[in-house]
Amino acid sequence: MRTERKPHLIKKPADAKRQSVDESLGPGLKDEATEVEHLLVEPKSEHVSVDRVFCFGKENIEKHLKMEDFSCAFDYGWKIGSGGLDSIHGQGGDDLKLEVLDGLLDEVDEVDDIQAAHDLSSACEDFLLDFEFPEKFSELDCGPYVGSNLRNSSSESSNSVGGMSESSIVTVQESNSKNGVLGKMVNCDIHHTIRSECGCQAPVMETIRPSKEHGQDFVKSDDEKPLVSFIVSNKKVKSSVKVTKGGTLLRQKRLRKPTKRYIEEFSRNSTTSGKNKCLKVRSQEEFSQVPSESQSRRGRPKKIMPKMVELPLSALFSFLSLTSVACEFESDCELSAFESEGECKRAKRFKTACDRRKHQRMWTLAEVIKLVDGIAQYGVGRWTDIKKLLFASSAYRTPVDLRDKWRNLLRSSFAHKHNRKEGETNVKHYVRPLPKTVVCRIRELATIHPYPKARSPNHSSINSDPSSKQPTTTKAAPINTHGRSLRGKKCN
DNA sequence: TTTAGGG
DNA sequence: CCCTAAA
Repeated sequence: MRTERKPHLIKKPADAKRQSVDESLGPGLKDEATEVEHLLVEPKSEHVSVDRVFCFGKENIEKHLKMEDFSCAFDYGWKIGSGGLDSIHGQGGDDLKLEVLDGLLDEVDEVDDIQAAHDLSSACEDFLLDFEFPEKFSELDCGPYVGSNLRNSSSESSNSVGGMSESSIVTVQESNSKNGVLGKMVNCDIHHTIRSECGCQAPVMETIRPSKEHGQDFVKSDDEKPLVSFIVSNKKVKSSVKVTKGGTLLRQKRLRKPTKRYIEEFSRNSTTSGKNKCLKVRSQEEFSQVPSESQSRRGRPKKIMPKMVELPLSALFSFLSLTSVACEFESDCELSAFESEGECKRAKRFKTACDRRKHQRMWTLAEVIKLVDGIAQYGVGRWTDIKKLLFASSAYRTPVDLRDKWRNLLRSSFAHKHNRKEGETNVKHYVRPLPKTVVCRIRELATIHPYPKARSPNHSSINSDPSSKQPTTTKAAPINTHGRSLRGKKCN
């Protein structure tokens, strides 16, 4: 029933533009207006109706809107309050305002959830087309200032990537409104509303919901995306955007929302199932997690980046490195190095191909010491235990990595000893020479826990006393260790 | 699945 | 760091 009436309801405000929906509507419209409000005030229970009222058809919007892009800030919905409709209608018509909506729709379209919007678009088309924003609002942009404010003002998302947070509130203050009647402020709140329609997964639609508290608020909800919380001061926004007379919104810099691929990366890293829902619930925890170690093997330490670029590798490899780095930058910050999704996808393919080999992650001295301690504690060969107990926080260090590192440590350690015997002429060839204390510890452990193959060049201690290792190896099973040693010898 | 060894 | 074989 409500779904039927919505279209009518929506047209009323459209006809009554430049009037306050709350107060200025004609008597005949008032009842319906109140009903609209009622419906809108309870988005959760009535969200279907609300959607039908305020959803935008992408096609329709595109006809009238020219905004190429929309900042990520509005990707997740928006709401205009405190003079919303009034201020919007009170100002001269300006299609620029609609560009904001267009941006929203564009982004939503990327989420592939716009299908239902077409069905409902006709209902609100008139309203939307007549919908006018105040000039000030036309200058709204989510450029770098928005991004910065987003991060700064988001109290709980200081560590979130790109300022993503669950609070999902965008507030745009318009303090310089010309018609001081109503438009003192324009608040854009992003609300995260979970909707369903016809019992199936709800298509993502834009919901504009006037609320009573602050005049009229426009709320756009998005199911699929995490929401953004930030406050944009009008001044900052103005300075970051150029508005031409023709109504073209030029942005000096633009922020991109997390791309699909970005989201997919999260989903892949996340152990939980149900991508979509998890994405919604997923908050800055996971987003903040990504840049660090959740990328596990995919992650390449930033300190290596310049090195990779500088390396005189083949052009292909350089390109791969750059693209890979770029993709990772996309994760770290929202500034994407790619102009288009396709470009990013291409880079992704290269990256995956490049990922065949684990990106080298330099071992820090602390890690080496930790490894040595673990070996001293658990014995050689118990790499899994060492990994679990000492490198639990280092997702990028696998037991095999530990073993390889230990092997290399033994090699370098004895090579070092060898070089020192020869006169230390090649000391400079060691990029990062281990501290003597560590080297000594490695040698001690090498004698205590002989590592078959690695010790072969140092033939002195291989067969010296395999039994001596057992007493010192507290937790390592003697038989096991012995077996490995024998096996290693067998292979030789 | 973990470990050892080779590449 | 990757791959494979062995246990």
